[in-house]
Amino acid sequence: MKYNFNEIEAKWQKFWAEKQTFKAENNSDKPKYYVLDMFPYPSGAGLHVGHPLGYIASDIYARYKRHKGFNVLHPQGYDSFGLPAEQYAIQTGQHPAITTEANIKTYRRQLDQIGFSFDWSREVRTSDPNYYKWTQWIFIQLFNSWYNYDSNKAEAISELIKRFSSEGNVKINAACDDDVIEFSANEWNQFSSEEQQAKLLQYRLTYLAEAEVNWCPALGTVLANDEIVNGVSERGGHPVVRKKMTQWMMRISAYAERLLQGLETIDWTDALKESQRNWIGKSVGASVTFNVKDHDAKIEVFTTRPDTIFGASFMTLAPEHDLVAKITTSEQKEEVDAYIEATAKRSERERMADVKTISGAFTGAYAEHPFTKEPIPVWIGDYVLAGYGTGAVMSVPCGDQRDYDFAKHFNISIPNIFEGVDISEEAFADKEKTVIGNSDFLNGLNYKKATKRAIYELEQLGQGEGKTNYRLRDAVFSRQRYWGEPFPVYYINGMPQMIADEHLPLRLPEVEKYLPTETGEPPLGNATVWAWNTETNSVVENEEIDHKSTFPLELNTMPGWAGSSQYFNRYMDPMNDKEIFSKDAIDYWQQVDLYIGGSEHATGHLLYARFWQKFMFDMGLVPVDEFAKKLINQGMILGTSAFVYRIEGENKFISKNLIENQNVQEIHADVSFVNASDELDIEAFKKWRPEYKDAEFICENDGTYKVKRDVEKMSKSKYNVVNPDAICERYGADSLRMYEMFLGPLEQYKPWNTAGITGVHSFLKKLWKLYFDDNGLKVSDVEPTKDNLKTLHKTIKKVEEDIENFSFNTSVSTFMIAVNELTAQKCSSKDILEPLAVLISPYAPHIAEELWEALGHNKSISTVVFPKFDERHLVESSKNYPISFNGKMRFTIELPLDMSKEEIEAAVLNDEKTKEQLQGREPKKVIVVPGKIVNIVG
RNA sequence: GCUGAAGUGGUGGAAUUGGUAGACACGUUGGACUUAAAAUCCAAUGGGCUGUAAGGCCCGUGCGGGUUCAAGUCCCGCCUUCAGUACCA
Repeated sequence: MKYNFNEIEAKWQKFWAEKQTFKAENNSDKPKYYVLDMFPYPSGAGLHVGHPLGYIASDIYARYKRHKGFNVLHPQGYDSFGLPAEQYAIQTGQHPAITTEANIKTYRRQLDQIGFSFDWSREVRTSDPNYYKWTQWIFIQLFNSWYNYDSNKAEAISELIKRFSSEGNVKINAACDDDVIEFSANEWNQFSSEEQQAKLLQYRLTYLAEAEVNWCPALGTVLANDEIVNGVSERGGHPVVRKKMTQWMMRISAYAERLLQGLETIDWTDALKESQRNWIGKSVGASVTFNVKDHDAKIEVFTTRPDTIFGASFMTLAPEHDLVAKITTSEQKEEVDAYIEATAKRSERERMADVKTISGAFTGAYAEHPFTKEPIPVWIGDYVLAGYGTGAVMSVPCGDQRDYDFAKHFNISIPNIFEGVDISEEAFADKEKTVIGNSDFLNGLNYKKATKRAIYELEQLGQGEGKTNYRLRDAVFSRQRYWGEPFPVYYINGMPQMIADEHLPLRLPEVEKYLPTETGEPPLGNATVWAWNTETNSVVENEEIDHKSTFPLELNTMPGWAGSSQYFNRYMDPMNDKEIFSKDAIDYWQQVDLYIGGSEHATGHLLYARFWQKFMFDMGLVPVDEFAKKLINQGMILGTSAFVYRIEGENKFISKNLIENQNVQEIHADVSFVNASDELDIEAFKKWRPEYKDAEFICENDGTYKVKRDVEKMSKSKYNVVNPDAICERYGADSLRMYEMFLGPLEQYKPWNTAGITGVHSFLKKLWKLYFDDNGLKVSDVEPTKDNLKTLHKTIKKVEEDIENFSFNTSVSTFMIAVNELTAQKCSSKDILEPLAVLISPYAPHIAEELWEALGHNKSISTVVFPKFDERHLVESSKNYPISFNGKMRFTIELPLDMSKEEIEAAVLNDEKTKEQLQGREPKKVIVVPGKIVNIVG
């Protein structure tokens, strides 16, 4: 019997689908385990071999956990809102829902073909109104909440209103806008409804703000910081400019400290935690207020080094700082204005790229040192960023290299306030070695003590306090797009109102054009009617708008990360249309036990999702405040691109090794035209594009045209994409699965090389031959031999360890060794081959099912208990001890296992081989490392 | 610059966590089968030296030191690559 993988795989995929083999129940006597993949965006290009890597790993783990007796939740869905479908709609007029649906079909077919054990009955799609209803619902909950720093959690806005009307806002310790104005209870009660709403907006966890945002004119939308790479948009590479717009914001900064602390409690990689820490950017220090001489203005700065305050010899404000215009003297006005204009002209990108040029201008104003009362000149400089801290710094040139460079450049004095440190060449910034001098009451103190004392003294003066600053900014939540979740928001007199829960979802309207309107409004402005009737509680259906009860709806939509910030919980109870999920479901599944996905989401999705989870924890909706206990970042499978060389200006291509000093242009050739020896199929290449039809080829001496190979990201535009469909067709899904694991460690980036797949493919054929010969099944009831048992148990041990450690690559090797050994042992024992099929089933589930069925079982192998490792089968009666002389390995001798150290020593010295080596010399010392090695020192 | 990860044959990568480096696979070479190809099977395959042969010896895990009977693995100092991040006060 032949290993007919195409037939076998189709058969079992059908079986699993029909029998719903992998459907998870929300209650079970078994312990639960939740394995999650980052759900894909269904792009038009379909899957390439790089995409399923993480899914295969998680599938192996999920299947393994089922074998280990767990009730496993392993769902899959689609992050189906997104820009590409919308871009396509703009170009073709095709509704994004239609292209999305078609793409999902392709994805599903491709995923099914690989044999994943997903519970498809729980599928979610972010663009499905039954799903985004709950995304909108969470938005409303955020709107109805504020963050109380005293209780350190989100609380209902109704409580805040109560407190405002009884005590005003003075005592409220909340996460709120910077420009909140104090009011009393009396004042609050006298505010108009609109005024009250405006005040409340400054406290809500999602709020409207006039924010400076990253505007991408080409895409017609706002981008988040993590959607911009090197000053251009991540998608499409279009330029991005700063622009002020009214936007919905998420007050994620309220959770900065908890997001930071929470990292300690979760099993994520250090690299990923580190990048979240950097993103949150906590710095501990002090805020210090400097009075401006002969002026009533005060300059507030943030510093991490209050201990160096006596070293401050000037101050620097960001050119955009509000005080600049107020304090600049008339003599300096011209210079300052010129400088501000010059910096404003420079783009953000230029400013970042050009960090070496020192520039600035003196305002003519002087601040007063809080302790010495000495005048300190106030400068402006573009090395101070308006967006961080207060946009102003106290410059301590002896302790900060940037201040030092600035001072040197403008000839400002550099007082030394460190004991025993030379600052003639550069600033001294080593906190640990700091001893303060020339600093009045701080003299002789180290960094820690001086910092504490300085803050204390500043507090006494009322000119400062200890403060912690975070880099994490509130996230812009509005996108000027069509293909996203509509906000459940309408406006009365410019004030946002939430649509009541029971009227959700607010569905996306039909529009004629997917571009922004001519008046510059988002695409939803193109809907014939987009307004809310507060009497019927529905979207207005005809154009006759009654202005008493109909109100304009929000035109923006939500960003891509909205839908992905709650999907992992929704999988627990995806059909529920009464609640986001039932309490029973969330209490049972708790949180994701294992999450596998790419590291590119480190500061986007993975941070926002943690934020929403913490918020939902505060609301009492979820039992744990971290959504994923363990997270693994799978690496990327890269493509091996092929390049041909065209001679500049001619339609002639020259082979790789023949190029000498000619000017050539590298052109991507489709990798399917190139064989394993890097030779180009010239005819196929000529047919590829009309312009190559008559091209000439200058070949090597052997008549072949050689291409250059290079490893790059797999992408359609690089013509290096390998399609999993073709691999499954030719080698089968089990080969694909095993090969992807075999390529290397899961976390690593590695190039795809189709040639290597024959290794695992022939392994599967060998495995098959262990069970079948030309006459059919050859498995029998014979007693297994000692060797058979040893091979089996060695394999059980290794494979189990490998899966627990996520080193799937090495267990593929282990299987290969096992099959080779069993083949050599001519093993046909059922007692060996039955457990072997179970061992391999997480990796190659189709062939395992087929073998299992052939062995006479009528149930799926997927829930059969994982074979138990029995150490007795590995124990031997004797052991080879390596013997070394002076650390150099010489030979081994065989000794019984149960000898003591002394007995081993005696036995080694009596051994013939040892005597031969010693040649009559007396050994100085014999070292026995139990179970490992014997060393003789001569 | 900072943070994180990593440097092992022609290639992808193993190495029981300090114990005979290079498992397993690809590729290459030779052979068997075949009219031929594919498929399959067998053998060799880190470098160098030596022996008619079985074999023996030396060098080898980015570089330089160190600890140890013993180092790919631990310590110190460098170099290189990849990724993230950056005038963050």
